Amino acid sequence: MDVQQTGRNLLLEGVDAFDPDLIFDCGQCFRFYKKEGIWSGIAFGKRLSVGMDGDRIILQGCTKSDFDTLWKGYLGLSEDYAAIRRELSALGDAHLAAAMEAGKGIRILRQEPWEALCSFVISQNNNIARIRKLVEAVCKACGRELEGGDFAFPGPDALARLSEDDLRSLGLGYRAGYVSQLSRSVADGSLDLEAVRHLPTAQAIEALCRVRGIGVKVASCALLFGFGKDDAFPVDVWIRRILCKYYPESEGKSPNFGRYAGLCQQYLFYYERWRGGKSDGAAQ
DNA sequence: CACCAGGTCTCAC
DNA sequence: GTGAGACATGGT
Repeated sequence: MDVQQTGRNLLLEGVDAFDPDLIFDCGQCFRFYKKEGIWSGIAFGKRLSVGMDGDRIILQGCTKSDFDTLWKGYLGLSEDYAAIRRELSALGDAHLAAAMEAGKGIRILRQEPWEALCSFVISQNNNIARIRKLVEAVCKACGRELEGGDFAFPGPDALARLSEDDLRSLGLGYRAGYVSQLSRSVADGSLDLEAVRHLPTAQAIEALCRVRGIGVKVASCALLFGFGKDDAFPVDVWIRRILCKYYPESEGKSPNFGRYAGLCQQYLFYYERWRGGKSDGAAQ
């Protein structure tokens, strides 16, 4: 990958298989929006805008140093996806191979653990459009204000200062209690996310599931998208359907996709929805 | 105006 | 251990 600075922008050349439309609109993050062909959103308390010019990636308003320390990892550009795809090809799974080809440009974002965990608690039994709104409402309510009227995702301590009723009035509904309790557990140290990060995936899921409102699916999403647990394999209604349809021999259990199971999950999920011709238009 | 949303909890069988 | 219902709310 070749990185060059041009004014306020960073130009990345020689990156294979990177498609912002697939990356930001496949339900792994909730704070990026597409406007005039450019995906823009907030993470790490900073705004990032991602556009493409042919197969070059344009990062707007991004310094070289922020790229090196934050965005390179965030965007999945520290991983060798070509090598990963080769490894997945070696599984000899024809359906996965087709899904992988269709969703080639997908990357797993490496989001911040707390934000991912909290966001996926909010996501349960909710649609993407509303999840986005609720996350923004939470940020506005107690996130640090940034330049340009943006708000950072609030830390657990800031969220813990709100009452459950405050959260309910933001529209969180019955999830208000979950978010409130979760925030307090993390703020007071009884749930140590850094410790969770060091656990093997199965144990990390167990640890997170002790919190009320966090089940296996939410825990798996948080671990995959926020804790760098590439082998986490979130099973939702879509994946359940896919497993029954294409992997009947595994009888409802997850096939062994190995250490990159989470990426497989994203390929399979995207492929099924894309083929079903169902796009939820969340990208506006 | 119903029905649903990338679930989770609870309480029966 | 498996399986319905309830749960808050707003999008479509």
